[in-house]
Amino acid sequence: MLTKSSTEVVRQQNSALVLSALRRKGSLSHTEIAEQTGLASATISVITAELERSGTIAKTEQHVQGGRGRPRVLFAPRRDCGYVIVVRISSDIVQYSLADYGGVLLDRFEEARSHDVSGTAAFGQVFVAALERLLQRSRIAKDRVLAVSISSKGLVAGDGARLLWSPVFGSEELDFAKLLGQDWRARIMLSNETLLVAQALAAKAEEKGDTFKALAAISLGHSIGLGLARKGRSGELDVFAPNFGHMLHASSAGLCRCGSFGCIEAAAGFYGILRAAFEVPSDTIPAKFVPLSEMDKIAAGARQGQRMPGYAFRQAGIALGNGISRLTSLYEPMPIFVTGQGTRYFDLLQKGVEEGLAQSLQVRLEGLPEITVVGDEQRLVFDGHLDRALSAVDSDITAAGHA
Amino acid sequence: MLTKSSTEVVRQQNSALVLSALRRKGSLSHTEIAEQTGLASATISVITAELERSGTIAKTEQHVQGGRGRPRVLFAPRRDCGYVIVVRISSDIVQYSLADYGGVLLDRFEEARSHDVSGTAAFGQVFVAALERLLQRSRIAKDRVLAVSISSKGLVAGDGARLLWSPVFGSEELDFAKLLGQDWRARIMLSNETLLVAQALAAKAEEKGDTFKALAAISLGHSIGLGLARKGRSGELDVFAPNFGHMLHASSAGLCRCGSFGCIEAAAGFYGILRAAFEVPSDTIPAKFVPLSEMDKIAAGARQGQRMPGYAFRQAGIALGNGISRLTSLYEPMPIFVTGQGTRYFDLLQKGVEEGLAQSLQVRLEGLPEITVVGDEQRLVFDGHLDRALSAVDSDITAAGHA
DNA sequence: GGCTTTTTTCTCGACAGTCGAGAAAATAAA
DNA sequence: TTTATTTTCTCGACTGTCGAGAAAAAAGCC
Repeated sequence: MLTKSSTEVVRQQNSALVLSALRRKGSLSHTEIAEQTGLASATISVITAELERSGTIAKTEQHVQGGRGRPRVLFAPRRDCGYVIVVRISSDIVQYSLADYGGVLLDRFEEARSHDVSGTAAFGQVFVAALERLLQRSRIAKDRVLAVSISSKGLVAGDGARLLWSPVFGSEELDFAKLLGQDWRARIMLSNETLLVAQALAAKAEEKGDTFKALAAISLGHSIGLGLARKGRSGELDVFAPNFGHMLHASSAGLCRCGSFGCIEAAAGFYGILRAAFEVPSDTIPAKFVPLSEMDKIAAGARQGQRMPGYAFRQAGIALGNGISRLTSLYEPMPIFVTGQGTRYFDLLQKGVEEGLAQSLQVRLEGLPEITVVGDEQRLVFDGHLDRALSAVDSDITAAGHA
Repeated sequence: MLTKSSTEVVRQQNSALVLSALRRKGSLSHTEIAEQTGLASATISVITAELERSGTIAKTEQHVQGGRGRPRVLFAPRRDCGYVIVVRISSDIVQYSLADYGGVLLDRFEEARSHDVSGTAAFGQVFVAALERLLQRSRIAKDRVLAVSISSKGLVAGDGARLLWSPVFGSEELDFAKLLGQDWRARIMLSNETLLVAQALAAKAEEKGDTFKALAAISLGHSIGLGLARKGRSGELDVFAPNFGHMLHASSAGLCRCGSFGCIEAAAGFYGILRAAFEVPSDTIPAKFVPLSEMDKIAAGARQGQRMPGYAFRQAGIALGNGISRLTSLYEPMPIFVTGQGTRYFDLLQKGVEEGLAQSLQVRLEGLPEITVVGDEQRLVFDGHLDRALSAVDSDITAAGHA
């Protein structure tokens, strides 16, 4: 069902437009905003005045200009308009970061995840305490935090902030919205890690002016993650993380640590490669953790032409290739970006990937998708966090309007 | 990138809202429109006046009412506002239908597809001639046709009206927009057949007030089709047909008639079941056509407990189940509706389907998706055609506005 | 039949939003 | 100090939605 529209919606949309332009470019003058948004000058005046009054943006004093005529005055988001907390949960550490509304990192610390204290309840307490500490260190009141953006590997519920399955907690559900409860008025967001990579890549592509309809990020490591960014009909970006690592590949891939048989991860995750390389029976319960040095050894063997290591990487590549072919079958052909620790073995995977891709009609008709390896996954994840959290905050602000 | 909004967009959106309400319910009074759309009475007056002036809707004379007070006057789409042509291309027959703007069928004829005259060029001529004939029979001018909606099984380009691959023409591309060229001002639409089933089912669900986020239609027959209907964030319906039948299942499924190995269709399409039942080597070139009576025999054998026929249906079910599990992994859990001639064997497929589904983590976490068999596929396809074509026409009308 | 009641539709003025044009502001160049 | 140039701001026009009440049209009542 369509929904009714009104002048208020128009204002909201155009305010959001101005704010997002300002966020992308950092700071813009009145005329630049008009250029960017396509809105009339008069409209810009009204909207900037309102955003300024509500304390969301401010005129900056710097009048950098050479030409003659009245100097441009720049608008920029007010950095002290609010704050954002970013939490990256990985298998061994949890990283807490505090950034301001301008996206500037203010503080950061990490805590090792003690593996003996397991269970979601215990983690919940540690988590809440860490957030409090982060605020105290910078002397920021809790209600000035506009969003808390959390990421983990695993399966995240599409709607709220519930972690359904993760390598860290298994299928013990963890509801962050409930965890922070009434105490925080901030918007609580939980995202799959690779979703954030896709978000960051999409944002960069838009910034560069690259046009794309869809894009996928695949993270290779102990587990396999997928993030998808697609543009809707009206050009708005939809970023989400369907279940890829635990999508069924082939039952021959063996037992996965999620308990199912034949997941992509069971063939292409580190433990899957390890298992295949050492010819361990494929129904063996997978290793909890594979040190990178171990993987490097297998890779070295494969590069020297040893049979089983080579075979293991090739099988992993085929699993990925098949998975990508299914992805492009069910969505559409799109460029693929590969990140994560596993990319250091991409030379070994590549042939298998292409082999796995070539089997499908889609690929035969449309050609191989473009696959690019991108480094610095952690940076991309953090950028994605900020992009996602701040756009959410922006839309909260424009939705609230003058209420 | 967001796009700028204005009062014109508001009007367009609200006009579309009124028109779609009118289309759904057939005819509504002023007050009923206000109820349905949530718009103010005054707004309804303005919008209906404009649509009436442009000849899109009209007041009907019938004042069916018992109560007292001023009688309601009903608005309805003007049936003679324009016409829509629907073409269903199937492997043996092409059906041409003419309907008016009210969705009422005016004329219909079918032409057998002569299998000796193959090739897209020849078909193109026959096709164009048939359209002309359809118009002549009802004495309707070509420029009064607002949309031509064509359906075929196979792979359709997401953008235009290009048939990329079909069981009928193979990978010889067929561009209907180009075929009809400048002669027709109508909007040319090409859809996968199963997409239209999904469209019709989604429309029916909306009508019934059922709430759903997504829904899939799967058509079983000689080939396997998929249609997906999903609601976007703002509640608008997106219906599309990703490649499912030729998505990779497992290379053990054997040679598919598309030329690839291991497509779902190669296991679950009629020819795949036939091949498995008769233990034909799986790299045999598939049968072009399998009579239903032949399938019935195999099914009878399976129901009597014969080994290979039972095995064939079970393998087909597993292929479907695996495919559906991959679909719900990469999208989200959603109800599945099964149509097509193959549904008469669904009892034989079901166990395999459930087995194929149960292998995946997604299903273990969220449970088996609801699978419903629905009959009368042809009717659903036609309903989907009308729904899709007429909504497209409606949005063309509201977009044109008072230009 | 004429008046009242009831229900629906239409109309008017208020309000919100965008836009184009031109006024006002602010600086560099002459 | 004046002029030219560029940017920002302001005003009136236009379009759109909304609420309230007027007008219309039929049924009920006397």
